[in-house]
Parts: sequence; structure tokens; C-alpha cells
Amino acid sequence: MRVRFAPSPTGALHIGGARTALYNWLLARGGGGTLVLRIEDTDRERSTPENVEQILDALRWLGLDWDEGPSFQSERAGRHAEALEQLLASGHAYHSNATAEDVKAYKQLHGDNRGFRGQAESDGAVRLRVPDQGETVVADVIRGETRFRHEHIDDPVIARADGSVLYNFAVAVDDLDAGITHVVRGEDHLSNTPKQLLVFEALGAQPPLYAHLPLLHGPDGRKLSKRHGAASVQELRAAGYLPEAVDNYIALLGAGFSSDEEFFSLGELAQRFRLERVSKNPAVFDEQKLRHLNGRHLRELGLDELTRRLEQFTRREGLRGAVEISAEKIQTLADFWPLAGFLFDGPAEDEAAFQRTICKDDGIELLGASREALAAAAEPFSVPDVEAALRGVVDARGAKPGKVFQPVRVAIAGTTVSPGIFESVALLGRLEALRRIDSALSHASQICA
RNA sequence: GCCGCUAUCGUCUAGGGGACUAGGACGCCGCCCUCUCACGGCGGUAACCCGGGUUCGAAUCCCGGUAGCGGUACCA
Repeated sequence: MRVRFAPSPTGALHIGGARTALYNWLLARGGGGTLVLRIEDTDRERSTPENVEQILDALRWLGLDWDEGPSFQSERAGRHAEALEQLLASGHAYHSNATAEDVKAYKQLHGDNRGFRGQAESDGAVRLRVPDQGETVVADVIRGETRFRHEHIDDPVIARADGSVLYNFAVAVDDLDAGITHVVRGEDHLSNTPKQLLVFEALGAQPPLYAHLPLLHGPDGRKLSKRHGAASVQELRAAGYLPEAVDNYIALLGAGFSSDEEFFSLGELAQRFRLERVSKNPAVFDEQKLRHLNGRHLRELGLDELTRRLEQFTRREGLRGAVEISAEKIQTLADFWPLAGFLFDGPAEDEAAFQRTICKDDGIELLGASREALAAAAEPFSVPDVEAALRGVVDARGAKPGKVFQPVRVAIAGTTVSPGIFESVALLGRLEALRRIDSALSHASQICA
């Protein structure tokens, strides 16, 4: 089995493209196949080296490697010209100067479902000659047979007047030469497939098998774009998602893996992936579910690896202790710093939280009591020591735990949300914890009414 | 307009004529756990697009409608 991923470098790798790449990779890795990477850059205006690098970078980040390539369609002009000559010589293609207006006029005359047929001329663009009789059947692995009657298909332009070839021709020649056995791509190519099949036939070659994947839509049911949500792999990465989770999630979009389990590694996905089982209907990208999966993958990483990734993501060091007490509370890498940053950068400033906890009821008094308890807490001031000290305050005062702990939390973190209070205080250390509480106490004496 | 594709909870899906009182996951709601937020556990909410057939029996098969999407470039 030889499969290919053939993006056109007209922008960042979109999540739909990422899924196409992933499915091809899964196919190759799951069954000892070969994955060929080809850059379809025949659109000279929109293809840039920066875009190519961006796509390669996204692929690597996702953990999708390839066996051959990247090759560039633009570098195969010689071979394309040769194949074009072959079709011209055999009468399967002809020169024509017919314009879009000519095509329109033809349809006005013959009916708007009648495919355009041109007259052979001595120069001009090159059109493929589509037979009037019969039909071309696309035997799609996912969709079954789709029939296209030849009389409905226009003679497609396959090369410009300057000899440069167009997509539907180049793609067929390239797939043929690369020995591709399975073409797996988005459903937007389904209507183009009969034209490509006709090129194979004209060349006297055996076409590959095709599988057209359902498209991915945004939350509003419309085509996914930059307007709604993170649509590119780079954006997902910047938003703190793990490649493991993105792979897992996009694999799930459109593939019926299993009805009772949805948490998979790349390897497991490769083992389970079945092209025939891919769904036929378009799917909506749901960031909520990605977040959920990301949280699971995050915890699956283990503390060492998670720390490594968080240090890379935040560009900070010495995060291990903070990661340890925050791991179960975050779903993305981006969630970490807002939750645990106070451990390094000092308490956040949240006056509302301060008012709500420390200024309210006997918050100041309880905070003072906690301060004394922590000052007297046993060495080594580890989590159990801190817990014993603070629970001692709860017991002595007969207060509800939250009434004691929340003021301490606000004093050291600045906010009402943080990792466990005992863990946080122990990690800060006695000196720093007392310093922050003292500072909160003096602040309270000034602002609490 | 024309040529195609698709149609199960809000979302992703399971379902291949009787096992469907339609299963799972995310979300949402409630409860438990609990120092906040999470994690985890338990329970709940919620769907077969519509209309005709075929059949003893249809979410499943066929036809039509409707809707969504794609293609319709000398783009890919």
C-alpha cells in the first residue's frame, strides 16, 4: 500500500488537512504501507516557501512522519509536458481557445447540464476530450459507487496556453508515477475524481483506489475557518493543546473506532483504524471535547514529561513542584500559569476576592490565627505539617474549614482559586507563606471597612 | 442553474430488518467526595429530518421531498 498526503501550501495546515494527513499516516503505519508527501504548488501565486515550512512543521509537531518526499509538483514540469504530449498525440486532448463565455454560450444552446465540447485548434489551452457516451464510476472505499455521466462533464482544461499544467491533470500523473495505491483526501475532491480517472484512462494506466473523507465544519455548521475557533494546527498548539490530544481528537472526527472507548495513543489509533469504517457525514469541530481529551492526555504524560512540556510552553524553569500540585486541575498547558503562577510571581491582585474572604466576617482574625499556627508548625513544614497546623485552627475555633482556608488562599495566591491550600503553603515554604500573610494582614487593616 | 455527496441526542458517534424502552463519549443539570477549582464516582436531560412505499416487522432497504455541504476556474 502506498498512500500520499498532498497539501497545497496556500496557508497554515488546517485541522481538516491535519486529519487527512493523520488518516493517511494511520493507514501507512497500521499496515506496513508507505506514506509519500507531495507539495502541490502548481498555483504559483499562492505557494510560498514559508507556507511549505509551516505545513512541515505542523506535521512534525503532530508526530506524523513520512517515508518519501517532500516532492514538489512544480519540479515535475518536464514529466507533465511529456504526458501532455502523449495525450495530444493520441487524440485524447486538444488545443482550444474557448473562453468561459464560450462555455456558457455552449450550455445555453445545448442545455445547462450538457458538458462543454470544444473544437480542436492549432494553439491555445489544452482540454481533455471527454467521451459523450458512457459514464465514469468512482468506486469510493467510504461511499461506494458514485456515477458521473460523461455527457454532463465539461472537457476540462488540463494545461494553460503556456504549457503549464493544471491540478486535475498533474495530480493524476503524479499519483500514477508515484505508484499510489490509495488516494485518501477530502470530499471536496469527489467531483474532480472522474476527470482524474479520465486522465488515467487516456494515459492507459490503472488508477488507484479512492476514499473521500467527510469535511470538517465549524461550531456554526459552516465551513471551518479562522473566524471561528482555533482552526489551524499552530493555533491549537499555541492554545496549549498536546499533539497527542489533537491526534486523538481529529482521528475521532469521522471515524467510528469503538463505541465504548475514545482515549487512544497514535499507535493504538494506527492499529484500530479502518478506512471502510470512516463516517460519510461531515463533522463539527468541538473544542470542548478536545479540552477534555487534552486533560486526559496531559495526566497520562506523567509528572516528568508534563513538567518538561510546561517549562517549554511557559519558558520558565523549576516548575516541577508546582506541576505536581496542579496537574489534576488543568486541561491545557495554557491553564497552568493562571493557576500556579502566584507561586513564582507573588499573589495576584484581586480586590474583590480580598473583600469577599478576608474582609468578610472574622476573616482577618482567622487569618491571624492561621499565621500563628503556621509560624508554630512542625518541621519540615511538609504538607502534613501544614495541614495539621491549619486544621488545628479549624478545630480550636470551631469554624467551617472554608472560613479558615479561603483567607489563607487569598493571602498567598491573591485569588480564590488555586491548587490545594496545604500543598501550596508547603511549597512556598514557611518564610514566604508568613511574609505573604503578614502583607495581606497589613493590607487588610487599611482597606477593610 | 447544473453535477454530486450527506442526513441518529446541542456536538462526535454506535447501530448492517426483530437483541432499541435507540448504546457510549463531550457538554449541560443534580448528588457524592471536598479547603477553592478541578479530578474521580453516581444519577439525570437529550436524537432516528419529513412523506410515501417494501416487509409480519424498518433508525436500518427503496422512492420522493426538504435541508446542509461540496464541485461547477486557463485555483488546489
